[in-house]
Amino acid sequence: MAPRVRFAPSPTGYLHVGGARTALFNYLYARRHGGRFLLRIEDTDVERSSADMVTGILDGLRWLGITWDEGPEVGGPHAPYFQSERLERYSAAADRLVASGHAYACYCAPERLRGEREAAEAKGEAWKYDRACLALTPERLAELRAEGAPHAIRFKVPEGTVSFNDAVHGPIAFEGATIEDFVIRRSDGYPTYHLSVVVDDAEMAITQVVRGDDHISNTPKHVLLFQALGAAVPEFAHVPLIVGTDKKRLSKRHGATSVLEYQKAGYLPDAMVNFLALLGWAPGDDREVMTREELIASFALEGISGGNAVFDTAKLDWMNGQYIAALDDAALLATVTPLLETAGLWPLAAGSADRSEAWLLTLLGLLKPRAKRLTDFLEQARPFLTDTVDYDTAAVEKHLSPAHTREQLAALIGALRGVEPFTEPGVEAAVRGTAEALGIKAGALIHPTRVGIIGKTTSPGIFESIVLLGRERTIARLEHAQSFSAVGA
RNA sequence: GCCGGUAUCGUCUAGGGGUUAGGACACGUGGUUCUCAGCCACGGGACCGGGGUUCGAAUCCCCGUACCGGUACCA
Repeated sequence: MAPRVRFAPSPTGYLHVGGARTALFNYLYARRHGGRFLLRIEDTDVERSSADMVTGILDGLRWLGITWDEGPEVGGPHAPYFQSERLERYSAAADRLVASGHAYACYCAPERLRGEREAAEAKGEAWKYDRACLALTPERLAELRAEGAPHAIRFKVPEGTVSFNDAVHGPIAFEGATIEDFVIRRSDGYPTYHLSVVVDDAEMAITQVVRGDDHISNTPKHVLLFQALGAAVPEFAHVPLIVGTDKKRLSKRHGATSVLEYQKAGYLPDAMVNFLALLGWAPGDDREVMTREELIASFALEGISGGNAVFDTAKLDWMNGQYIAALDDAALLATVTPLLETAGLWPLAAGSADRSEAWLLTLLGLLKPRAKRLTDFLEQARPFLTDTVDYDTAAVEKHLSPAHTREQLAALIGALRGVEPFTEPGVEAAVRGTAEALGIKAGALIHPTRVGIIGKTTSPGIFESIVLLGRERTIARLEHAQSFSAVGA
């Protein structure tokens, strides 16, 4: 039987990296085994859920290229895929469980229970629902029912051990005695998470539940529910959490947590996918940079490690740099040009017709090995795409202010005027020749030149940069740069 | 407190009764060089602690410890 897995986010927040990785693992598993990957929106908490969050989650998944076979927008045989549209099913299931003796109505006032719980906690004691309503006499029950008294429905947790074999952790067992009779339907008629997730996983014929580690302790409840409902219990795989450098659950405190923020920050979706896949999972050999196809071909739940994983931005940056370096010309142009356009750096103003797309590609090619994130292109391309140069004060102070730079730059300007054609070898010869004539090292001339035309001390190779900028612009900038030089000497 | 999970370089991990405990990121050094990046080479760096089983334990068992998660009419 082809596996059926699902990602079931609650739209109470954006898609964070932890959720994205859980979705990715489900997706990889489905693709690996020719199964189906469903997306189900768990929006039973109407207060905290919102349509915007649903959109954000869908956009996040789409950006990462994690496509779903059934779910919102694509539909499927088990539609609807929004739990808010499936409420009758949960309610009916709760009724069935009451009828079969697996659950019972609870009329206890939530305030009373909360009070007792807090009192017990204050004394450092464990507290569990006392089953007061299970002890109600039939007469009293009939009375309450006749009054239409509000009530929740609780699952009657049986005695004995509940165990399951987790694909990541191996066998896990819980004693029924440690699990309280949990609510499955609230007094307002809405299901709790436990009920809705099990009813849907059963109805949607989910075969593997791959979800966060934080659900391990809910799992015995779910196993019990599947059994009481007469449904097949799926296999479970609890994947460890992604945490910050302080080992705590990832939160805003640690920086960006939404996958869409990573898009904005200049990360490529394939790099993100590759990085996320390796957080808590390894193929078993030394491969790290892997295509989506390789990821799919190698993925196995058993390869997921048991401990939490620290989200290491430095490695993400490296990974992203790998993917940027691998971009071919067409892809480079297609991914970077829109960013330049948004920043108003491209296309150039009317008077700059000498800068073609081929010219831009040359520039991007020079910048490519220097970029870790797409946003790096923006900053580094700026001096080549704008008419005015932003001069770094410290760089000017160090390389342009000395009195002798004025004459050195003057000499270089003169030499550049004579370069024909204005290509790299010619420019290089001019620069080196000028330095020699001045009796200084090439580097001593190159540094002020770089600051003069770029505005700062770092850039691609100086000869490529000069050629890219063109003779006129280079000379104009060098002339302007002379004004920083102290008069005299 | 109770229940559950986890523990290999700073980080992600491979491995696993006998290995020089492997790789990657980060870090350091050197090389290339006009800077930065890149690239290349080299280097430092780990099996949580204590018992046990065994000829031999990082690996298996037990006990601790630490960390994480759960402990709701949230999901």
